Amino acid sequence: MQAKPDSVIKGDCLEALNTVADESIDLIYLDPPFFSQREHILAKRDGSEEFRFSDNWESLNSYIQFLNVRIELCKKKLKPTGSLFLHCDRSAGHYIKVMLDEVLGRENFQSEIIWTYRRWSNSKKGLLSNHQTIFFYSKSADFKFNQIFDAYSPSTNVDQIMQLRVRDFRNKTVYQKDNNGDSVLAAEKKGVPLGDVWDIPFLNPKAKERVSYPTQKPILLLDRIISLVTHPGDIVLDPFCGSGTTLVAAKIMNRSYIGIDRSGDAVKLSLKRLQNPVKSSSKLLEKGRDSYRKNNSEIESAVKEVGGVTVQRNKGIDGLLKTEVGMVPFKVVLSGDDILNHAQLISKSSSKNKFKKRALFARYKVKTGEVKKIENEFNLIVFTTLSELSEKLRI
Amino acid sequence: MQAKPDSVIKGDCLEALNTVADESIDLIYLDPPFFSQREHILAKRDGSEEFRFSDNWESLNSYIQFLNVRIELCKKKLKPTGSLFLHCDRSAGHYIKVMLDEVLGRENFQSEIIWTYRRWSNSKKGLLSNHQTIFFYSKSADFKFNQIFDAYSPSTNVDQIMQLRVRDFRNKTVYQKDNNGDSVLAAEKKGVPLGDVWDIPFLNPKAKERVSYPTQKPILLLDRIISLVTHPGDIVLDPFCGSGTTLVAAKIMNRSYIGIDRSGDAVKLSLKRLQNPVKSSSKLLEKGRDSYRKNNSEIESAVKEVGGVTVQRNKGIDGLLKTEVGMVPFKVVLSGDDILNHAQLISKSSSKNKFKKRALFARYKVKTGEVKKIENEFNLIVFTTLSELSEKLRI
DNA sequence: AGGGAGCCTGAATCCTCAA
DNA sequence: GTTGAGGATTCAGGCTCCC
Repeated sequence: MQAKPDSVIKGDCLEALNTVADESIDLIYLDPPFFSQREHILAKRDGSEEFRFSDNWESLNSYIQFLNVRIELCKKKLKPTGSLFLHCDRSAGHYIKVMLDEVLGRENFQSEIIWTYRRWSNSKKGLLSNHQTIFFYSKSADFKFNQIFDAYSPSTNVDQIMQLRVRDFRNKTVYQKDNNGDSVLAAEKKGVPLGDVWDIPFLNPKAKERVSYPTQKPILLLDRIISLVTHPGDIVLDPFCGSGTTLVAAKIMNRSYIGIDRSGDAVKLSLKRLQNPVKSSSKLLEKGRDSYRKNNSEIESAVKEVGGVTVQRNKGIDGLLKTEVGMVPFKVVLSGDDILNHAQLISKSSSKNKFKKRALFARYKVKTGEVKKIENEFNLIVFTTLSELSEKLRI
Repeated sequence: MQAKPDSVIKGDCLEALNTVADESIDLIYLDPPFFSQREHILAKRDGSEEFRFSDNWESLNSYIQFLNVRIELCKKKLKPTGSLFLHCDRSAGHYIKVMLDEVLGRENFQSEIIWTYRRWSNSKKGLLSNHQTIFFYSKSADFKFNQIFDAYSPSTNVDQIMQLRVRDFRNKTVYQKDNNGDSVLAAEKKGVPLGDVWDIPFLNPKAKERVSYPTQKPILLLDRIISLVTHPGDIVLDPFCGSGTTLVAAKIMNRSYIGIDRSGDAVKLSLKRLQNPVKSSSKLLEKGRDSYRKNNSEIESAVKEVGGVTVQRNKGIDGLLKTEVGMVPFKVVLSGDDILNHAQLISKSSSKNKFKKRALFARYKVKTGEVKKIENEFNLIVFTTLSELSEKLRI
């Protein structure tokens, strides 16, 4: 029996992979259990349904052995020009890499991709872990690869990227000149080749894309992997397809796909998602994290000067200050700003009366009469120094 | 013989470490050769001198063995509350980690720190590697650790930061309410705990901090490591001290230090740097990479729309376009902008007549008369579509 | 074919010059 | 004199080319 393209198979990939033709796959993406030694459960918001899978193992050895035999099979299924991406984290990543080197060959190791994201912090001793690792191997030196370009760093100057350079008699690099003494310009510039550290937002717990499957990966991540090493019409295989993100991404990008999962629930969910493949978008994904940045450097340094915490996403609040009466939100008023307008903004912000006190941090000398008026009318504190603030708080 | 604090010892650390008292060190930072299988050479700017070290090995096994015996020694020298940081890259990092787990205990592995940076690129098949790895192990569960806080992500909103949260009956997180149904505010917020992906600028080739030693690390990186796990007065040990960056950072932060290196040149250089410890500062370090960013999202999306490359560091140029006559710089004119002013800016940019043609990309309907006038006066092309640009270029 | 020499590149600094 | 815009320069990874 032969696995059809664009299908999702229920079963352990150790058996299911035998139904896939040898040397027929362009990209294999594996997102196996990470050796977290725990059960993963995620319930739908309304509690109606829950998905779970077990990530408990007898030993590290048995886990690596489990992967080993499956990777050997995967290797067989890859075209000579194909690539394999394995997603893991620090739980067992290094042992996996040593095994991959053995099975796929150290010379075929292309990249250690770091997927980094911001997520909710849990205060613990040590560094907050906010990355996972993806190992990128090709089957041979002659693998398919589509160069992707990123923007230049903002600190790069045009002259430098546009002008061709040569070496002078002292072997120093200098700008090339033509016979007239004019600079020689580059014919084409596309940007910087994509690096191996990818800052891609973690799937927000509330994102529409979410289907309540534990360890669901953002489509954007799969998107990038698929476009790096495949062309339209190529076949993508995911032996641990889970909620089917890889398959959905492949379908959206006009690639064929084969998904495999041991769990019947996972297969059902994948098939359901594939009927209506959606890629969620958000301001964060489209415009980038910096589009949320509101404060300019003058405001930020004012916040820092008084030891405050910077707040970006609220029109009325520039920072938070720790005081005797708890955290106090404040807005910075620069010379030239309309102080009345600022008073209104901070008063309206966080409407639900969450804060006992709010403050305006004036960076210039405000007239005493105006201070009094604003403080009364808006129930605010206007301050220019920290001691002034704490004095006014004490009253 | 006993190694004195604040000293630099010439010799292989395998022997030199024996002069260090057992359980006396708070932090060991190791930056050994990475198994790059090549010689690292760097000459001084004036060519007067050169520093080199060899990173050639018989086999991966002999390299790991070399490290193994030295790490065992290091472990002995660490205080029970001490930590060890090992710097490496993907050449052998995964094999090192497996060995470290064995020597220091998997339970004492704290973090895989990713040091990421931007650097020169090179057109190659595959992803541009722009990270190195630092493994962070403690000697015991009871290790010294100073929590460091980062700024909140710009997309974080105040309500999230300030309101306490609890888990509801389904174990989902919800905002905590008091008896009146009002939100309960957090007492103090310092920011997000520092993560394990560190974006720290690579030591720039032009930086004054450079001392012409190959593979020199930025002081800022060591700064962060030292402040994470030591207090003033503690002892920092670097068994592969090279140019002495670790020792300089330790000295600046009032920690004691012991450096070891096989090369007499390295020891001499370290001692010299320690006489006058300097930490370089720059606009990038102080204000951040975004301080170079000039274009807003409206301009950037205009540049993207015509397939251009964004330019940030030039007042007169917003982007570059590939055309039949080579790359053409252009500036975006939004409705409401002063088009004459923009024409002046782009004309003045890159003064030395480097570009054959410059253009203004008008995002609104400019009067035909005004277009003619600007094109003649400033020798510019004004366009609203790509086809208009290429048509005008053909003439 | 194998190894070494040299080429290409852009980040971020230093430096220069103009306002 | 001071500020800041932008032009010039160095470094090292990975490639290409040449013997």
